[in-house]
Amino acid sequence: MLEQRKDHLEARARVLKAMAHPSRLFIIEELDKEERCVCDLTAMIGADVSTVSKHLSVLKQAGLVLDDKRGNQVFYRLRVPCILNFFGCVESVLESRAREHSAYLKAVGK
Amino acid sequence: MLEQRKDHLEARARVLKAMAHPSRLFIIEELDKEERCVCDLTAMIGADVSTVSKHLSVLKQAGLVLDDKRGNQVFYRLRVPCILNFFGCVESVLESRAREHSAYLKAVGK
DNA sequence: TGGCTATTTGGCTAAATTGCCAAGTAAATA
DNA sequence: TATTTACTTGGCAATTTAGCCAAATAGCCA
Repeated sequence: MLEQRKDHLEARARVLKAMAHPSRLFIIEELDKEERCVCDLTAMIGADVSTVSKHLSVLKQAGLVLDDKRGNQVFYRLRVPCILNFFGCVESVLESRAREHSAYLKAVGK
Repeated sequence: MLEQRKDHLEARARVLKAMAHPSRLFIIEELDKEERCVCDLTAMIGADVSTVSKHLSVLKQAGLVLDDKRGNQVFYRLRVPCILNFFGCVESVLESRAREHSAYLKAVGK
């Protein structure tokens, strides 16, 4: 595999990896609606603040969100607005699986 | 967070996680061009066959690929054709980061 | 049948991830 | 200044992941 292609694949993989966690997907969906401070997100997710803060730093590190400190709160927002359209395909994977699974159940007679 | 929403986020996260590895992204790109047997992919990636086989089983488990045994070879293909368009957004994240980084370097005078 | 070739699986170790608590920093307010 | 609120960071234990080798399975062919 060419070195350049490898670098590119690694860059893409890092972005996907940053998104590949339920709480981080939740954050992305919420930030798509409006910017939020850490405290809001923490309340919605229901985990420790430190945990949410670390999730946010993963997203920031990957270039998915931007932060903005105002007073003693830190507000996060999406850096790239397209992220949610992005999920059309993930959905079709899930639907394809669901269809196949129910066809299977039918075939087995359940 | 509602239980149903949580389940949905977990399902999406599983798909993304399966994609979030350079070798697996490589496999997805190659399978988008044409179906391939494990031996082809192994030669292209340059890792142990067992490693490639495990990557393929991750993709299969996530519902991203289908396998088809013919003779003593197993051919894999994408289950969902949209996966590559899917990357438009990942690219824009990467480009956004690159732009910002070079603006930073310019500001610092490098 | 015996020996190839292709693939998967088990087992192991090293490394990364997750989540909590505790401690530290920074801004607002009493 | 002392306290409170908001957030980040360090550190730890439990879990998961990645990659290799070795062994097992399955299909082909001499």
